[in-house]
Amino acid sequence: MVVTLRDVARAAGVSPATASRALSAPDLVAPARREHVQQVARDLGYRPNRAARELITGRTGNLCLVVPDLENPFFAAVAKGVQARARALGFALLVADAEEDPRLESELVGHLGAQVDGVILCSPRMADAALDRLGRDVLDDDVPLLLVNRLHSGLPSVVIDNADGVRQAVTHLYALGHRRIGYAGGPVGSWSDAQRRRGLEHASHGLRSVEVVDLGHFPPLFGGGVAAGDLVAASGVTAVLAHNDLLALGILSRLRARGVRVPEDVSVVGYDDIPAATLVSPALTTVTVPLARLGRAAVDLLIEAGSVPTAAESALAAALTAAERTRHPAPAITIGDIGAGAVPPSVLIGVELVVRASTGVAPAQSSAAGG
Amino acid sequence: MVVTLRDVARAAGVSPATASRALSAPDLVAPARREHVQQVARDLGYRPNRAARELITGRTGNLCLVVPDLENPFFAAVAKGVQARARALGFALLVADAEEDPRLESELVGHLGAQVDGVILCSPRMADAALDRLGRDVLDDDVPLLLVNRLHSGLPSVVIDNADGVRQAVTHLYALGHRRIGYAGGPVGSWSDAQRRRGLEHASHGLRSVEVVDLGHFPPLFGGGVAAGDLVAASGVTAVLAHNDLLALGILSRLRARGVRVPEDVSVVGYDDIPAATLVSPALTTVTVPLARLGRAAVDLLIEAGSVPTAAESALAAALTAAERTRHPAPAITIGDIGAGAVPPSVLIGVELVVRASTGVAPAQSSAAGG
DNA sequence: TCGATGGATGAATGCGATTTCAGCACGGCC
DNA sequence: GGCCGTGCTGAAATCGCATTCATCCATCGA
Repeated sequence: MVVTLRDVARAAGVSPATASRALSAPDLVAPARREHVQQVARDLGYRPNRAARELITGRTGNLCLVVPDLENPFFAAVAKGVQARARALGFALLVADAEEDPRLESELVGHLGAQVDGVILCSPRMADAALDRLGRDVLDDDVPLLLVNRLHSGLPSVVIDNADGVRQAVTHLYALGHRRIGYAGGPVGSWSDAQRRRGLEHASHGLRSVEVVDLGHFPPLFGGGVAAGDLVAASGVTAVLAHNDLLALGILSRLRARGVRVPEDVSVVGYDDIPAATLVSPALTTVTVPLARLGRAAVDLLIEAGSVPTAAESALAAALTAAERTRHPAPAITIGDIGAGAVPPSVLIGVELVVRASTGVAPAQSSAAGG
Repeated sequence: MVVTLRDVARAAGVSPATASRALSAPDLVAPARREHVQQVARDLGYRPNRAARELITGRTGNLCLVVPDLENPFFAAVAKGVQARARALGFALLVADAEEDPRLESELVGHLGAQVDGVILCSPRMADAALDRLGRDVLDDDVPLLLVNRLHSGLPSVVIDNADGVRQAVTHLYALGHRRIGYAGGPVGSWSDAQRRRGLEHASHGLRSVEVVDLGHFPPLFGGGVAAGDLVAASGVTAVLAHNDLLALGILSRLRARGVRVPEDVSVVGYDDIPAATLVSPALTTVTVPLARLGRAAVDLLIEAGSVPTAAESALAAALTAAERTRHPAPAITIGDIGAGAVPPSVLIGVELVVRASTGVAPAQSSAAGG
């Protein structure tokens, strides 16, 4: 029923060894014979058995992506980029949703890591110690692990320039006259949140008489913005920077519900620039992150860092790769050591503030500014 | 370095055969010895080699999901449901993004189908003929193919009750006094669009003096709604039903930009109930589709229809399955033949209209209603 | 007490591809 | 002319596991 390499060999009148070589190491076989075998293979509709190949070569041709929540537009966008690049390079992609659960993350990496050539772990919620363990014990040594949106000593990673993002946002608000600026943070323990807080502090130090009000930690979801919105109203800030867009949208919604006008009374800035940011009114001023590029860069770096041989066995895959590379040339990214003692190569993805309608000049006099 | 079954066998003082049985056919080996082998395997950190197992059993433990666009919240939600159920049943999930390209769809199913135990094809854009070919030529006979959101003779499928959805929507609008109702359709050739048109026609026949105005076909994206919005304004309808929420949101946005008030001047109804539907103002009245359930049902039916033995080899997977089943009991769905000559089992997922702020009573007198 | 029965075990085989290793033919070089 | 390298090819081993088949031993029934 199913045609195997032996069948091809027999039909072509050569040994299985030669047939194998003709297909996967063409220069080892005489041109005429090679062509013939390839033709026969095509005619017979031969499809190499991946399991058999994997058994002996040890490579699966699969990559794996673990995200906290597939439905979150941030991760969906990253996943799309990762998937596209993986396919272009001849890899299939296993996708797993960790449901925001640190333990499930480890478990998934452990399970899936055993059957792939590389793992991309996006925005891991797990603690540093768990991350250490992953690299050391859980994964085979020849399965590279790459982090997205998190920096960890000893692991290659692709991160966005959080500090610069908040700097741009705060500078923008400062220029609009805001002096008391709230920060609605992400979950406790979130690495990117810590990054942004640090960037925020640093940026505000550079600006005269700017006060940053920490509104606390919130789930980075629309629902989290409701609680945050009330705190915004109560805190007397004239502007708020949210950990991400979903949170910002929730704040927007809550403020409107309470009769607080945006941007007349309060300005709101998000982070990520998810599609929904432009769907609301007022459209959200936010820090745009090239998420698809992030995903593509992750795959590229994973392949490179892990020196995973691309499974570009088929001419198709090769062609796709070329096309993909052309359409998406190497992004303008910084490569190198970006702190935290990261020895393996890391890529820093630049971000950009997009000003929309949710930010405006600060109200004339903030009552909370003190008499 | 890596511990194999032989190692376990040697360490436990049994033959590889017994070790194999102790782990994957426990009742064939004496209790004491079984326990011992299992303990040794645990101690040694034995992880069965999937490739070897696959090579001999022919099963991969992987399923595959192909969607037109991972970033589309509709498909993201389905993917999440599929992934969750697949994992609960012990399967890993390969996800592929077909980029709305019918040819790429076929290609992906062909490529990935060779390395999975079953394929779920969601909202295929390809023609019926291509779908036929998939089932016949492209896939191995033992790799079941299941459709989501599309019905096709000879293939099992999970579909949503499109006709009932539009019926509910139209009835709602009728009750609000609307008589001229526009329909902003999905892409040409979209199966679900055809379904909804049919349901629309049928529903409107049952309502006195209702006129349905076909506004044409649009890309089911926010951008498509801009063009559609202008047509809504020009057509003199007092209400519009959009093919999906993204389109509806685009219409909403365009109408606002043109100074048309929603719902005072025009009512808008979406379809799918994506998260963004509640983020906008006015919040979108829409037909809510239980997308995660849709995904779970797809996996269940695929396993069942293809009689794919669940890879619930580990106790963990089994436990997860039980837990998952408990948390998500069998949905209230209709199983059976639902037309189009579908012989394999198909599941029909019920939908429900959720009324929010984008629909209201029809304006007193529509000028387009004629003298 | 002996043969039949059946449960538990081990040796051997095969899944389908890759990859040594050895062999063969040919050509160049001394 | 003989020797050696070079270029191709085929036989066979291998990857790790499941499974068939044969064996063995204990137990039961007569």
